[in-house]
Amino acid sequence: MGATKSAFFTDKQNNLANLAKALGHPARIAIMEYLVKVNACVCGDIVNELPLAQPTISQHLKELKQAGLIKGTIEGNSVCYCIDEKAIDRLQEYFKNISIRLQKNNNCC
Amino acid sequence: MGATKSAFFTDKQNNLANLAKALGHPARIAIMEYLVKVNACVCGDIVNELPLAQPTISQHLKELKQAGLIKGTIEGNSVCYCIDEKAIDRLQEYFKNISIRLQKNNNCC
DNA sequence: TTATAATATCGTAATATTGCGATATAAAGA
DNA sequence: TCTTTATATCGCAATATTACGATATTATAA
Repeated sequence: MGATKSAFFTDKQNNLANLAKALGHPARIAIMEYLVKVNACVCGDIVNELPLAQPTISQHLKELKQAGLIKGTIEGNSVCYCIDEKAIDRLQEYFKNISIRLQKNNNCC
Repeated sequence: MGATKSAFFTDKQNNLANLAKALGHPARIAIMEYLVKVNACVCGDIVNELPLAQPTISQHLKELKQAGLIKGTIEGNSVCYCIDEKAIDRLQEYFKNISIRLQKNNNCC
């Protein structure tokens, strides 16, 4: 054993876990925050922004993309990345919902 | 190599990555959703709710607790768990902020 | 005191992630 | 064409996660 038992959970649960997992690394949080900061499609800069080697960043970008958190567009020589708002909105909604439900009836010890 | 280079990132980035990482597993999402559903402190039930062995769930609960997502209170024989609202609020705020900043000026390709 | 019950920890095997050097790929420029 | 630039992929070592049986711990019940 050792592999995650994804099959035992709902698609929604697995999907959300995948989004969260993709954000579960400081380098990927830093990439997201950089994309928010510059507020635009960014080509190339990301490698210069972080203290990690190019292949490592390429891998992190791939994971963010696979989770649906960022989009990448080929622009001639390079690739431009930007945040996919839909994913952010989905996360925001999810936590807002939990927050509301907790406030309604919070009989915690 | 192989270890995450946490030292190269800010405390905020590491902290957020830790929260996200804790939610990056369907079993832990399922635990959180169960706690929201019952809307109360829950003792014991969790093991019966999920298709995982008791030690595995105990471990997942520990990770959620260490990340600050849930609180556990010893109640005689058993332990009662509930969601820590502060963590949820922090996540909600974080994504709301990103969402707002993206909507303001989204020049994405 | 001796069960019983609820939970945690240990130990370990299977698997996944992280990081990067080396190398491939693919477009732009000389 | 040949070189440069930007990015991706391969392959591998180090480390981390996942899962669970066995066992420890701790509190209640008999």
